[in-house]
Amino acid sequence: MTHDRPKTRRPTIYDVAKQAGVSPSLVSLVLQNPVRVSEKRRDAVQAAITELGYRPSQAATALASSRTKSIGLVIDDYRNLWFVDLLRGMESVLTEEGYRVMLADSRPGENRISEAVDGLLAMHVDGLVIAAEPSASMLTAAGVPTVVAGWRNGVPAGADLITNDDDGGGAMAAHHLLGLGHTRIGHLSGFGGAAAHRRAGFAGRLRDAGADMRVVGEAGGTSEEDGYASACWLLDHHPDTTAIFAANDTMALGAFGAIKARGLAVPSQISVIGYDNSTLAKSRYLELTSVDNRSDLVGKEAAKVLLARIESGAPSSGRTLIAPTLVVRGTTAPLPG
Amino acid sequence: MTHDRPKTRRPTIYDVAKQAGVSPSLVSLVLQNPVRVSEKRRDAVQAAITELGYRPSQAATALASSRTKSIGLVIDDYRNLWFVDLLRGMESVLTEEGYRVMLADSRPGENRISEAVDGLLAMHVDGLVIAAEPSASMLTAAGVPTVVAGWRNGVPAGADLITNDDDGGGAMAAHHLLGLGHTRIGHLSGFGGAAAHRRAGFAGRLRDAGADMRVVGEAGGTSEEDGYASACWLLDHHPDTTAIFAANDTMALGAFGAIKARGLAVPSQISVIGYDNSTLAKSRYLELTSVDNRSDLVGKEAAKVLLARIESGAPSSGRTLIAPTLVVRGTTAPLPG
DNA sequence: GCGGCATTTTGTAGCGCTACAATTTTTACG
DNA sequence: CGTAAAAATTGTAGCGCTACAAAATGCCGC
Repeated sequence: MTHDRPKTRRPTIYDVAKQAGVSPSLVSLVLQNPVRVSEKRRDAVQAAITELGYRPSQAATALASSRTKSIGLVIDDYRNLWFVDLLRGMESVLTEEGYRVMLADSRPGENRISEAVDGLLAMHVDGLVIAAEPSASMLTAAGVPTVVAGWRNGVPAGADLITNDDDGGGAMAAHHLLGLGHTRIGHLSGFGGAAAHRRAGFAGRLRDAGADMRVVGEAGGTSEEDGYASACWLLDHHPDTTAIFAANDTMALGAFGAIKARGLAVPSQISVIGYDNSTLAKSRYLELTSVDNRSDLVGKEAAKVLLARIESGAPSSGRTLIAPTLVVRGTTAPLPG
Repeated sequence: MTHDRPKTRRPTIYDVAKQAGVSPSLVSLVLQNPVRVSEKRRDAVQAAITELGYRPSQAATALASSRTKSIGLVIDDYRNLWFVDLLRGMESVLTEEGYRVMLADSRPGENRISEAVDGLLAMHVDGLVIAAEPSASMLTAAGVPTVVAGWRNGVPAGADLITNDDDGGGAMAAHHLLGLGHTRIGHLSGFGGAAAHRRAGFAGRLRDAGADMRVVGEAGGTSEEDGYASACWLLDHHPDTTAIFAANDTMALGAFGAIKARGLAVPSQISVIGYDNSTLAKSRYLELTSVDNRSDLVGKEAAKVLLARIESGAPSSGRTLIAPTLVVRGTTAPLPG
């Protein structure tokens, strides 16, 4: 109306200022800290913003303030659904403070973690949560506060560690099965830090109780297929097994396949317990007893630590373990006979 | 070495230029179009970049060039794994052209799509793929080229539509079951565009064949729980049903729960077919026959269309349907008796 | 060796925003 | 009503990069 600004250009802070009859600085101030502006001007600016459909340019803000109010989250694979709880936990803390989360996956198997981190750093994220196995090349945390979530190996120097207590979860599973009277117990494990801790916690408790434990697939993958293969081996070589602890729910699903193929009944003949308390475990069809690693709490804690380090330069807090909980459903039962 | 630059600051293009003995403009040129720079300078610049650990500032680049070489992808819920294939399909096309994908979910149930879009637009994405039910408020595509993927209702004006041929997929499922001799067939449906098209395609084919179709849950959700409830109703009110088509694999899992509870056997007494060909369908335990909607192809196509519109200002291409395929596994069998 | 042309390199002027000091307005109170 | 202090507002100078015109250099044949 005032003049012929090309229609395609998005409105800038100057357009808003002109419209509201104030200086650009004032508009900026309204955007950042409305309380410090008199009500009269604040309303005028807000009105101009809505009328023009103004949207601040993230790029310009980032450049000028060297803060983006965003946290980068690196996950290993979108298909590993545990990150969803982690993300929700983070967001529950971050949105209140006006932060947003930027997600990047590290292309499973391609070791592209550093690439994902690079991308996020290029976007000027204020902090980083790494929820994937840190690569050897990341010896030192990049220039921003960093938290490693859910993994314990290769934590870069200067990074905090907040992770599920996988030892404790393994011990819980063992405790549960022992309490039901099982003594010949199989464990479907896999390669990687989390699996190793679950295995260790599980084994420790069984050893203390003098139970007979058979571990399979310590060096293998953790997919449904791997669970199936490991369970087949287990059931064929130790047919007297009465309970199976799978390192995750997906592997437990694989175990069900092997059990079904052998005509065994769950839980009357064999008990199964998984890990992750995924939607799979919650389904009516499986009703899988599972350990819930409370990734939501890991996310919350990670966000809190990060915010503290970003906003007040708090020092690294070291390592924090989040206690898991056991969710008992229909796939575990007292020892038959 | 040359002077006392604070250690905390990340190196800029000026630092690189000084180090390499060239002008900042030349460094910028190397970054964008190395071919136009003489080999001598190019090598010098590259050396300086690696030595200083220089990483371009996305914010500054975006601001100065008003391009970010990034595409925003809005999904409805990270737990709906179909987006993973979509994403991979997009990336397979985009990475070659140097584009990256930024993901945002629209907080299921909260109708926060516009919020997600706002966030991405603030980041100056060059294009947008919306893989969620567009809200009514998004009548017109935002300032950037937009593609709606996988939904057919409420496509904003000016946006392209690239979607799975859900009608065709439904018809495929019907064709498969009819071919096996089934005539009393249940369908677990749900609210939403995709489910409606699967239902329509399925119903059309059954009607043509004169088969008896029972639809449940047209207005309900599409979770495992919903599938369970709908299947329960179906089996209790139409006990003569010999085949079930679920609108997605998760609902099929729910159906398994209901079938199991009633002591029926799959596939000898009742056939089940799902949709999505998810990891669930592929598992050994379920071996679920399922329609694969080829979301990877949708992603590829969406990326191509977007690139064409971004790079050469090509006009909107309208709508494109991607043909699904049927994957037959162990849960469908000829009509018993 | 030199004009004429193509190729390579560089200076200048922003992109849209914020930080911060400087300025103006308001408020408090003798 | 005056004046100091507090509160509100504004101007200036970048943030790190790119676009583009202008300048410098290289190359060619004669």
